Amino acid sequence: MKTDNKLSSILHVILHLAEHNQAMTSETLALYLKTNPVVIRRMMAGLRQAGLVVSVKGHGGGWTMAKPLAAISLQDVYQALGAPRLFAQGYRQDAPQCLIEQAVNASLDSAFAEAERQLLQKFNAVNLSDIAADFELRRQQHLLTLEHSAATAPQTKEE
Amino acid sequence: MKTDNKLSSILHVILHLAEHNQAMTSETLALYLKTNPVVIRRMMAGLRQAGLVVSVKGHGGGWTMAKPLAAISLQDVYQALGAPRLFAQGYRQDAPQCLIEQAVNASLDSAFAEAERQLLQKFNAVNLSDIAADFELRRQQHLLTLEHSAATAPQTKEE
DNA sequence: TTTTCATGTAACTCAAAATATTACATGATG
DNA sequence: CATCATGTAATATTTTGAGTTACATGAAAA
Repeated sequence: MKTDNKLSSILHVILHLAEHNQAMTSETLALYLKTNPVVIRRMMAGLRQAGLVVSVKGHGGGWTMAKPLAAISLQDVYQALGAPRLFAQGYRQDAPQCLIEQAVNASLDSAFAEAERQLLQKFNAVNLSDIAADFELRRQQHLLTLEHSAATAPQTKEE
Repeated sequence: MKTDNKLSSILHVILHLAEHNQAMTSETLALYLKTNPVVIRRMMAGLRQAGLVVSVKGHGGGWTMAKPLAAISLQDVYQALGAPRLFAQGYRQDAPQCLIEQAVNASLDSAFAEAERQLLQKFNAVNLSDIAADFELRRQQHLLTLEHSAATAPQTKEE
């Protein structure tokens, strides 16, 4: 199966948008994903309807965040995307006559339902500001690494 | 995404096989799924390698269970199938340079890893005998329902 | 020993779904 | 009113699970 990448993609995009602090066009945002602006618009359409972002047409238009990152959960974004399928596993028949198949599906259903509950609960517990904070940590770490390599191995650099 | 139905399918098949108590051909088993015998062989190949079933070629050959149902967990079957993908969600890039994308992926990774852990734990806790017992319950219930409808509404039957 | 039946597997086709692209409509700004 | 930007439908591409065909291998029956 081809995986659905919308959630990871749009999170990446809107965190850049939030970082940027002013309207950005679909075309600019598309560069982050190396994709077509229409793909951005399609995903953002859901977020707009959910009130997470705002779009403005015409000159100087584009996308802006409608809420602070701390007020948006992973769950909000996931739902705004139309709650795409989480699991790659399915059943051959949804309502089988065969009692054996019914028993099999019931057993799998219970396992997957439990996992889904937990997953959505986690989505609900994570805000975009948490991810932004993690990004900030990584950025600090990255800067330290750069400084360190500059201090200890400057001779590897070309002049 | 097109779902992977191998787990549900093969469980259905081997529970019928266990029920039957003697060798069954791929062709016969394929009837339960309304599919091609080769599809059965392909899935059963994994179970054979894992020692869950035995295959015999030639006249009077076919498939038989190699272990009692109580000695086989959902996890065993899932692994024998080659541990097909559980989640339909993925990332655009597996090892992104962008620190924002890294933070996004780390966050999603953690959520999905936790859900996967729980799911596999559940798979491990369920034996095929549990599913067979549920089937038996459903069968008893089904028979009662038939009796009941025969007793209360015999006039609806044709002579 | 030869025929028949059954699995084993590679190669190819088919179908469904996510993503990408094209085309054009709508609306806002300069 | 020309340009820029979103909105969205229609179509093409890509990926992957499942189905099909073809043929090899091996065992039992005739």
